[in-house]
Amino acid sequence: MTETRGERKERTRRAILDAALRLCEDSSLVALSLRQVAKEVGVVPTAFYRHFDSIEALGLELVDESFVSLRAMLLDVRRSDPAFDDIIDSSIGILVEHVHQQRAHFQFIVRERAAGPLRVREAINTAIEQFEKELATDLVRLTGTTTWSPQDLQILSGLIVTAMVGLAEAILRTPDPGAERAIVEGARVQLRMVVVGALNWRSKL
Amino acid sequence: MTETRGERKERTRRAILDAALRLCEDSSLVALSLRQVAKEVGVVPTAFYRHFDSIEALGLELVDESFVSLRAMLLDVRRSDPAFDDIIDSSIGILVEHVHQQRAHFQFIVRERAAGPLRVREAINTAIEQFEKELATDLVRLTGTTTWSPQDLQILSGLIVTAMVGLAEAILRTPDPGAERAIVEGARVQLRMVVVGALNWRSKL
DNA sequence: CGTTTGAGTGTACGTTCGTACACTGAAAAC
DNA sequence: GTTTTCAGTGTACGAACGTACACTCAAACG
Repeated sequence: MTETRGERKERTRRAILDAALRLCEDSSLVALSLRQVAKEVGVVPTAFYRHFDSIEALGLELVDESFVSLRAMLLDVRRSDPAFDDIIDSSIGILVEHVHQQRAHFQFIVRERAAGPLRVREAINTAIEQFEKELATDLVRLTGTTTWSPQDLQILSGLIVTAMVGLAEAILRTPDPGAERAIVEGARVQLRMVVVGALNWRSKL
Repeated sequence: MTETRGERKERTRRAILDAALRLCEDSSLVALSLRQVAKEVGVVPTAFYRHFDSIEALGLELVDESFVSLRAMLLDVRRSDPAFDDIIDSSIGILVEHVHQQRAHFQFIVRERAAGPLRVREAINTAIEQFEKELATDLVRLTGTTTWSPQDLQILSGLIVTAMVGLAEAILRTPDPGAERAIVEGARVQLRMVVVGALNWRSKL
């Protein structure tokens, strides 16, 4: 049992982050108290300050952490890169899988994006915008289209991200696996509709 | 100064609803205390119970109220019903106008849908589903399409609603009018892309 | 006109909150 | 081996919380 000082601190820090993520699962960061977190971790309230200045600061950390998950997902999507016409199915499959595996993180992002402390909301929306931009470049790489204006690509990317965030939200609020399957199937169709629209689109240049 | 007993009660009730809507504008229902509301109204805390059993019950009332606004918007959209090809522009224009006029209501719905008390979240999502169904019947009336399966219509409707909710969210978080104009323009393009996709869609029957 | 009703008051309670302050004790630094 | 550092402790505080209970007093009622 040799544990360095830094290791022990890191362990407590992790415990605080995990406890916070768990505790705000059925409310929100703005309704989460420092004392609840401390009690859940099994530590005295004032010890919280050794790790974070405030609940909001803790929230920003959770945002970063959550988007590391998301970035891992995007890597999975890019890595798959299979035949052209079932890229929709595989991408949605990967998203669904990640939502289940990182359920707490996704729920956190979706909830705090709308209801969190100002800084947290801003951080989340900035990250999502970044996502949209990355997807836009992926789209041009994927389709090699030259008839699309950069603006339209960005707009299409936004539409897709919105639909996928909507899918994640729907999954998170649907406990029944059967109903979830229907929702996922619907999202697949939605994406195909969007793709049909995109294929028949001509940007005004 | 003749004010019946019921009128006075209704006035206080309204004051409570308005105060709650105002107070949770930068947090959430789950972080709103009965005492804050009472203080804002200028009434003693226990008086709250004369009107609502709990903050959650008050929230359900606010949901109903907000969706009355939304329904009025849908009526506006249906009433316009102009030439076929700028129905997108007019609908989005109406949405944008309503978001500004009923800013607090829209903000409330968007926030509490993700972060409110369970019952409130359920009420909001049920209402939005209802919305999707109504839009689906409007779509069939509008296009007279017979080559679409009911499921695909519902799915398309869901996509449009998701995009419009996304637009409302984006407007609500964008203070700068110039940036807002760009966002609205993007939403118009998104909707047109979706329509292009829909026009080229054939349901599998 | 006397009685009832009920919106709003006022006090009082136990709990939880954030945070200030002085502390301990083992790992880290010297 | 002595000193320093610092994650975590323990106590203590004023403020805010939900809610119980007894109340007032004007409108509504019979």
